[in-house]
Amino acid sequence: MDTNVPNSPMNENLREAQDRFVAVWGQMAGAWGISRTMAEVHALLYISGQALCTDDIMERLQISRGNASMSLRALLDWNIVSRVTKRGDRKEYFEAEQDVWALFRAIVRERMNREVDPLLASLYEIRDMTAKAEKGKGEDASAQQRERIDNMVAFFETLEKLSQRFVSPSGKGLQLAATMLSKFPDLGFGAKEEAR
Amino acid sequence: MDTNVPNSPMNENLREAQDRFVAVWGQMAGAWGISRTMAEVHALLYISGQALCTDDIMERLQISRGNASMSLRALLDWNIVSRVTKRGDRKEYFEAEQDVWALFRAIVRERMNREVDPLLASLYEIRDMTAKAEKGKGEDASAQQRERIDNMVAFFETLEKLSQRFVSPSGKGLQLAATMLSKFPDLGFGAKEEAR
DNA sequence: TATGATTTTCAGAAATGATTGAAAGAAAAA
DNA sequence: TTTTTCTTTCAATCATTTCTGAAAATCATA
Repeated sequence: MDTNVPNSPMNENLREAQDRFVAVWGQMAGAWGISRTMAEVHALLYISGQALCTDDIMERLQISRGNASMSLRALLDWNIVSRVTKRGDRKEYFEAEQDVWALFRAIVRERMNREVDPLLASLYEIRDMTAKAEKGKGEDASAQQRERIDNMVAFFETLEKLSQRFVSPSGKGLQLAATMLSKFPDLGFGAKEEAR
Repeated sequence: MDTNVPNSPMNENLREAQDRFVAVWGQMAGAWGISRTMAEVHALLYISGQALCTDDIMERLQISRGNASMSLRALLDWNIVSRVTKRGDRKEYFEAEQDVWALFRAIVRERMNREVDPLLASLYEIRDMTAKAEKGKGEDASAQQRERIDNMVAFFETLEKLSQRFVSPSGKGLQLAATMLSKFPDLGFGAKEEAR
């Protein structure tokens, strides 16, 4: 049986543009820390602006059912795609978050949890190990090494705190600030030094 | 012949801490968009705080000469490791940037150049393709699609501008702001909403 | 409960990415 | 120039990740 293809005979240019968007977004997959297909599925859902079912996605991206299923599941885990049910239709449909800033807040949140939090935990342990060494011989080397780790720790703690503000409800305040800051280069933060 | 191993008999705890740091940093490689070995080499140079030669690195990380050479070259390209020559010694030595904020400014600069700039260029083209489609039939779908691309473009343009401030000489202003902001949660940017 | 539509799982296949090691290249010293 | 030391390159190999497809599981409905 034929799968539901919304707005079936799509404008040619439009579809070509979508294909390019999917390809380009797929190339960025590495940057978001996800697989290429996962990024492509997300790109398709985002750019089409519609809820699509697994078969739509398989057909459009020419991927297997297994791949589609796993990619969608992963996107749900990342909270950037959500399930949609249509009454009178047993299939599951999927749609992408359409607010770009919300999308990136979700990505930041997820990556902080998955990558930075465990890193910080390890850094604390490593700092302790180094601190222990300070009792024995080679105290100088130890103290210097601990300082280097401290600098790392301080950086990631700042990143952590900043990201918490970014992903929180008030993150929209930070979003506004970012937009203003990018639009008016003369606002605060040492813009004058830059002008020299 | 034996290669130069500075401070030869290193405190055991110290070395173990270094090894863990190298391992942990290597696992983060994906996050910085570089290969595991590259990250490990960088980690070793950073945590040791010394200039090391290729043989030191090969021996400590148990990697081949070719791998060491290519990883070092890539780190030089990223501007986070620099060459050092020692008078009376023919070998090249390498040392890592020790200022953590400078390190991350370099990473941001590099990733913006390699990833975001080409992405934006493609997005402009894709937007044009979509805009062309607006003349023909299905004008609604086209206009909506163009809007979605515009939102993406606006986001990345903001990111671009922000990063330019961050990596510029006055980036240190932004660094200071970030540190302050993380230390005093009640400063600006809608902190009150957050408190509810 | 039995049926049929839909989704998930996972072992093996395919694709991609990283690493080695030996040979060629480069550059200082003899 | 020749020798010696050190560095780079790259085809072949190895390791890891991703993808497929068919079987098993799930789940609504009759």
